Amino acid sequence: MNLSGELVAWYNDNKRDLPWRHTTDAYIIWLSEIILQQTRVEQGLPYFNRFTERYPTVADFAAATEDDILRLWQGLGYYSRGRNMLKTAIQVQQEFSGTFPTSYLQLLKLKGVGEYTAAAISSFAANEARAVVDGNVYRVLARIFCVDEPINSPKGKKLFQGIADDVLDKGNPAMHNQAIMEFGAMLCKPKNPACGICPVRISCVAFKTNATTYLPVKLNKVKIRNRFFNYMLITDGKKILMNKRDEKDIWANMYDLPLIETEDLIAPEALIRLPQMKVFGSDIIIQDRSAVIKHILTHQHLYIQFLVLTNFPVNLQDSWVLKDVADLENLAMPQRVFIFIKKFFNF
DNA sequence: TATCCGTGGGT
DNA sequence: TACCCAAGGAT
Repeated sequence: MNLSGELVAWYNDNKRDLPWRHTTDAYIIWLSEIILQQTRVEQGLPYFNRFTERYPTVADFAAATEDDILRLWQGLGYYSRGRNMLKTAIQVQQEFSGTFPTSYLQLLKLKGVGEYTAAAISSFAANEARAVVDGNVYRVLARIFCVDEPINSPKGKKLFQGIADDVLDKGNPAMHNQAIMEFGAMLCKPKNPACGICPVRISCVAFKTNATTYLPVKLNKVKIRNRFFNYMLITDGKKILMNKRDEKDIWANMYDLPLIETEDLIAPEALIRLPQMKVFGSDIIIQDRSAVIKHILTHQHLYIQFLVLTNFPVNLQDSWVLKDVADLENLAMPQRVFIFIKKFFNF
């Protein structure tokens, strides 16, 4: 049996029962693929269920607001995925007459759909012969063929796409693609792969040469920036002062609290004497404070502290907005801010 | 082309 | 603890 046949046979015996594997509806598959980008199945699954229930069709999705989508997306991270989905849903209404496209080339025109996602949707929904290359596929192919070209270099990407195209069973692309990804996720894992029960270890060059640990090769560690967020919680119990973030920074278009960012960790007593604090009025009183929380993002380490102030600001900033405490659950917030506010108001 | 974009689980 | 990395894509 060839490689694809071995992987598909393994898949049929070992696959997980996942809801998006029971449909060829391109819209539903698209929903699952975007949610699963850079996301574990266990983390994405409840979001998939919520989105399909709330928005059963792409027309329903297109009728939503960005605030709605971000609120439902809250906690999943990489929020531009959610914002791009709304753009795509509207695009499907306008450019594709409401019918979700299933061809690779059409799918590539959609916001948030790149080569991987276009290959996935076109193969799963229409059995188009396009080979997916995701993190799993890089790892599986790098090991079986013992390829040490870095997977995140332009040369490496082309090389692996070529290998994936060669390995693809053109007569069975949907099953093949599912199989190779599931195989990578469940058996050929990054750490401690289950080589002992691997059906293709006989032909796996990395296994033969004891090189699985070193593959795949990846270059360029990300540089990390430290940032210090000092949030002000100001409320009378019924209303609370919130901040709508802009489009340029992290957590674009989501709600957080009035924020003073500093160059370093700063004690609350020193913080309230900073000139930037004047917007909160004079004679600022700190009613309560949180510990400093470290929140880790891909390229940033955030050190976050919350101060509860009793003062009510005289000059409202443009981005500030007064919200009903009772309505807070409907606002999309970064997870760490949401947790603090939820605990503060005990909802 | 390098950098940016979240969150949570595993080791 | 610190690091890896997970069904990537946009700029």
